[in-house]
Amino acid sequence: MAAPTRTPRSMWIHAGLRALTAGGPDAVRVELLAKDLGVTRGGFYWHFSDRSALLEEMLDSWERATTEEVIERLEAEGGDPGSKLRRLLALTSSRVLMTDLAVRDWSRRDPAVAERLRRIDNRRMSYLRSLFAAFCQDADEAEALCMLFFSLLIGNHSIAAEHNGRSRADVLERALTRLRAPAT
Amino acid sequence: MAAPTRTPRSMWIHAGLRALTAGGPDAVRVELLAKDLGVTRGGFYWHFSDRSALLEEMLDSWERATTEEVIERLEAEGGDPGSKLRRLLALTSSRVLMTDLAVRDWSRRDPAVAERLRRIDNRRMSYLRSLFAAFCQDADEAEALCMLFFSLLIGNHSIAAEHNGRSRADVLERALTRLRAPAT
Amino acid sequence: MAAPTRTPRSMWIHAGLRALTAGGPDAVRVELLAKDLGVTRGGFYWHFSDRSALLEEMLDSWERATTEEVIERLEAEGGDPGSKLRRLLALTSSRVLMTDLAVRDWSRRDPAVAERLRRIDNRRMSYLRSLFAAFCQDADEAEALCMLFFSLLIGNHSIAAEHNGRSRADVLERALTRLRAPAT
Amino acid sequence: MAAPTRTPRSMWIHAGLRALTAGGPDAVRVELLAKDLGVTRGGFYWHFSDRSALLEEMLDSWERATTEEVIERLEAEGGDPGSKLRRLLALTSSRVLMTDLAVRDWSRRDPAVAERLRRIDNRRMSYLRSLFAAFCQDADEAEALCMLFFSLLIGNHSIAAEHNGRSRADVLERALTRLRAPAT
DNA sequence: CATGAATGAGCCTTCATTCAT
DNA sequence: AATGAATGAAGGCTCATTCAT
Repeated sequence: MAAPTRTPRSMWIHAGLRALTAGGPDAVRVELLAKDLGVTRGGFYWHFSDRSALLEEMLDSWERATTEEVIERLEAEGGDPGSKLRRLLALTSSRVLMTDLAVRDWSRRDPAVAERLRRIDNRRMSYLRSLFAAFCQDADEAEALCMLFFSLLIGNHSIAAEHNGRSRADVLERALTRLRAPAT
Repeated sequence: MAAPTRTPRSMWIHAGLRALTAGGPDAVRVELLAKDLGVTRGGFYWHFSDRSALLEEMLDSWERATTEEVIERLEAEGGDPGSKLRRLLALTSSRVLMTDLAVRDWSRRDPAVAERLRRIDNRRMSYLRSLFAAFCQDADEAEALCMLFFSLLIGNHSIAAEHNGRSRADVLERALTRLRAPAT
Repeated sequence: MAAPTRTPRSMWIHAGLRALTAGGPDAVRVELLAKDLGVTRGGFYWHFSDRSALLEEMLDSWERATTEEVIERLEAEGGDPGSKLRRLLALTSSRVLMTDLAVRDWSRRDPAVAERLRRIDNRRMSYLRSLFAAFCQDADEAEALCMLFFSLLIGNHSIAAEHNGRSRADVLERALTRLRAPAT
Repeated sequence: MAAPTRTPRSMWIHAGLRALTAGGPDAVRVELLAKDLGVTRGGFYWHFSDRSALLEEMLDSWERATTEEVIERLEAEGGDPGSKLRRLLALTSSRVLMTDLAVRDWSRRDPAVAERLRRIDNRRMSYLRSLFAAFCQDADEAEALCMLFFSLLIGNHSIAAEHNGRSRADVLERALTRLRAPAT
């Protein structure tokens, strides 16, 4: 019977994602993660062949968590497409989306990451299409709405502007309503 | 007679912004900039006390270029608010917006940068408000439209999804039309 | 390879000698040996207190194998001194001599190894004297011949030069003949 | 006017060759050389792109020193072929030959080094041929003598045996005489 | 202004060793 | 006997920074 893993792979991966979210890929440093986990950096190499192997697994882990899991959770809670969209927008506040933005930025500098992101964004866009189909028969119009909604998801955490006394939540709510309204 | 500056401040700043755009703040390395400019590091320290001073001036430079200059250019070319919005969206393809995204990402990790971004995003949002006033009397609704438009600007360069055979430009055009249409 | 014992100890030692032959003492790494043997490092420390203990035993093992065993084998096959010398020269092609060269090199850096080598070289030289006695009455002359022959053994595997179209084997044969010829 | 190089390339190269001679290629460590030279290891990278670049230049330097220079020195001092051979044998005591042996050992583990050694050994063997031509008309016999002499050069520093009370120098002298004697 | 040279901190990786199981 | 896991000491390399010229 082997000794129980004191610091299993998953802990390194989660610490890595935390660091990625906080400081981008360059901040994912074996040394810092080790300090964060309260172990020595040498132990890292028992679990991973090298830093890039961790990065790879971080992306795998994030890819799983960010698509299937989000969609499943949303679908499990049920409701009409409108409330699903609203809940999706609210989910933005979770750590998951901050990681999402970090990966998105990373993808601008690393073709392999860009390829993963393309795959995942396509899956998400496809899910959005299925939701917007409820409000919009015209496929071209629906595509525009998906793009607007997806952009709003990202913009919400990227735009630092205030809204002349309005709360961000109110503005978002109004924007969402606008997207769900039938075109003139 | 003073010898003409072989590598003036501005060249370092521009090289720095180029590096920032391409690889984020961590990629702004004195050594690489020097190599990029074909000089040695030494000169850098004549202009700047240290790396963080460059970073600061890069932000100053970007702040000037990204608000006043963009708005002035847009206004100089004239046209109605609708065509201005369309031209603004098209401007997205320029290097300026890639830098914008890089700064936006940076702001997530650095409070000082976040503060600058807030200032600038507020100025932009204010400009957008002035444009959307033409389509929309309701201030709350206009704010939502501004947020949607601003998000679209960012989403366009952040979202990797394809559009089921449609071009991104077509989807953007349709989205813009939707935003300019009167609410039902 | 004579394997009187199949104990794991000897397997570590042989793997160590293989590594020594291939890459010198620095290449004798517990980790690599374990990988080579398909086991984990842990077992190593059951057999040996540490790396230097293995190095020590490797030398013991090599010392046994390289003197007694070589001489016994040569004597067992019989023949006159001349053919023994020729067979000794041919034996050069075996792994044994490559290990010999590795130890010889090692001895230049480690006084303890140098001391072992001195002991062994003396035993070999003594054996050579007994063979050359057949061709040469003069003890001084015989000593020179022994030195020349021993050097040839080493030079054969150390000298990288070609021979103007002649084969190395032919050159060695001629050299050996020269050594066996009576002095003028 | 630039600052004078405090630790020029050549100092690193010589320190490297010293380390190589003393401990083989693995002992050529940037850190140790820096300590040896009384500077910090960072400075090394001003002169060399990396450790392997140093290794390469060490070999270049050694290659120059060990062939042309040795031969030129020998020829400059003049004398008949016999005395040149004797001086060559004596030259063995210099640091140069210890480095030579280290490179020879290294060449067994590194094909690129092996290729260099082949080139150099061929040049040396060719020089030896020109000397032995004085004692020996028969080219085949001369080749054997060259091989014996070259081996003696190496064996002298590789063989640890004693000579039953005789000095190594006496044995070498006798061996050399034997090689210069006409064949029976 | 700018170069050549060097310092030192920080990070990645390897490896001997230890320890609990 | 041996494994899984971890420690800690090297050592390689990069890079911000400094300094003399």
